[in-house]
Amino acid sequence: MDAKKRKKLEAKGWRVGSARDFLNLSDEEMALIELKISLGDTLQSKRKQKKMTQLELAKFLKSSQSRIAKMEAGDPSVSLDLLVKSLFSLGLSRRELSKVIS
Amino acid sequence: MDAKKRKKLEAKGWRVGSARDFLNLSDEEMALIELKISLGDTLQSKRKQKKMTQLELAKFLKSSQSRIAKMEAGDPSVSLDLLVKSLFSLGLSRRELSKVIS
DNA sequence: TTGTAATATGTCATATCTGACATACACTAT
DNA sequence: ATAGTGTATGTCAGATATGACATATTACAA
Repeated sequence: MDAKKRKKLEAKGWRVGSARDFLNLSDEEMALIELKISLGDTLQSKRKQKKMTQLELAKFLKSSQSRIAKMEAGDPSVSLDLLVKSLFSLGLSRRELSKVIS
Repeated sequence: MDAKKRKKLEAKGWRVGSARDFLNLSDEEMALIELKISLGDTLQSKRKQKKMTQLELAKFLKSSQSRIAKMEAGDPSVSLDLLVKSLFSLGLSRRELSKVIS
């Protein structure tokens, strides 16, 4: 996780669950957020590997450029479902997904 | 995946995405569904391992018995987010999650 | 500089998921 | 049988995620 991502994490959005205070997240909330960030990073590298722009990927996935950007940035508004479905659509196998997670 | 789960899959709900026809699912839709079923199975075995009822688990997770049942059954209305968050709350590590997925 | 392509950010109506509830079903034990 | 306990299923109002759009920011040419 690079500095930019970390900053986003700290900055806004992710004040989830019952703990209202700044960065006062439970372990499982933290784990879920970090998981999403990993998947977002993977999505980005897969996209670049295929030399696609966010707009092109958006059309391919029948989504929108802004949502791709949010996925890659680890935005709190994106679901695991969308991330995983997108990775599968890009051809990631279940085993590869598992490697990303571990 | 046992027969009951498979039946549920075929029976109702999962007619997702652009393909309207019965069981006419794309590869990535299929992969996502099977992933959710695996996670649901894992949730159930973890719960039983802890000798909890669905109601007890529901209270622990601040959810409801019916939603636990749906998670374990692979109901199309449950998100990956909820499944993964629940598994993390039950103490599953990221590495263990990765093993379940692979 | 100016232009322009790529990416980031904010907002919103609609779609989907959520906990809660009611109720049905399955299985024991009495 | 019937009472009790656990699980499944259906529904719904409220909560959250979605694609779409507008606009901002960045990066890099000409």
